[in-house]
Amino acid sequence: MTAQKDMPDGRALTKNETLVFSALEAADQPLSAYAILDRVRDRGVRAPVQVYRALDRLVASGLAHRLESLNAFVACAHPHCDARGQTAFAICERCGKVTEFADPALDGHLAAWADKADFDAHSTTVELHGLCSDCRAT
Amino acid sequence: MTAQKDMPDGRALTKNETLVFSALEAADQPLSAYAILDRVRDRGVRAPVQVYRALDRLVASGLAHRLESLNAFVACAHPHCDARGQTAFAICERCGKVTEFADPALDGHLAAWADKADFDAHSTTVELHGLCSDCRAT
DNA sequence: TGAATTGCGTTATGATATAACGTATGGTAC
DNA sequence: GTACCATACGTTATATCATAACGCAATTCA
Ligand SMILES: [Zn+2]
Ligand SMILES: [Zn+2]
Ligand SMILES: [Zn+2]
Ligand SMILES: [Zn+2]
Repeated sequence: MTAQKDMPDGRALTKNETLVFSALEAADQPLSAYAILDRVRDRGVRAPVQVYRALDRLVASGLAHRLESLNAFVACAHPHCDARGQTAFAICERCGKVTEFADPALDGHLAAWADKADFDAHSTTVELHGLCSDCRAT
Repeated sequence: MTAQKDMPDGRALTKNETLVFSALEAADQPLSAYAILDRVRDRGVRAPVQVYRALDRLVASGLAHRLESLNAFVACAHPHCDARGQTAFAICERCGKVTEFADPALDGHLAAWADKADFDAHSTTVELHGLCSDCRAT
């Protein structure tokens, strides 16, 4: 009995949102929209646009994140993030594993720069590419 | 008489590299590869792949940068960056203007996180979206 | 009940990026 | 000089990522 997942505003996930989110949760790597589609086709989702619509809502709610440098998506690793992009990602170039992390000091630095430059930041993208701990070792 | 541009290793830009780089320099916004193609077609560049090949080399050398969150490219705003992605970008959602900045403290924080997580970072992407100083005012 | 809202399904298309192949050119070994 | 190599270029085709435009179904609420 998996717990019923809800959006942060309390409403339950729709059918397509549930299918897409489950696919992301089950994956050990980021998935492209089309890779998600492959995994939910047999549950009745036929077209890319249905996946993208579900992803739009999941990302907006913070239940999933888009990795801009991969054009791919991951389930949020935390109870829930908001959608402001305050989390950063470390992406392994070898095994594909993604580590999501929040670093308040980092946010502080970005906020300080924005303040000094009179830039009103709405969202931030921080993505590191490299080798994860496991892959460095080998 | 514009100065002849060179790669950081000293060699001169090739014909296609020059055309693509000039298009980026002339633009006041990031350009997609296809937008670049539109601007160099009349100089003999016919196909997307020619633009992508020139971009690959310009980005690898640090003369241009790829904005992951836009799938677009800009000329480097500095004398020259290396290709390690140590610069960050503030992107205005209203006017499209991009400000490239380097913040050693930011790099320091990312390096510290990577060290702690035993992650070997090869490159970093940092992109802020929001409103530039001019666009906030209006 | 009937209008508004939201999600779904279908078809078609647009936008971004690369594969696979051959040709041209300039440098270097002999 | 010529055989060889490495690098850039050109052409065609194709792969991958994302959205437009339309109508239908279910829910909410006046
Ligand atoms: Zn998250
Ligand atoms: Zn790894
Ligand atoms: Zn730069
Ligand atoms: Zn602006």
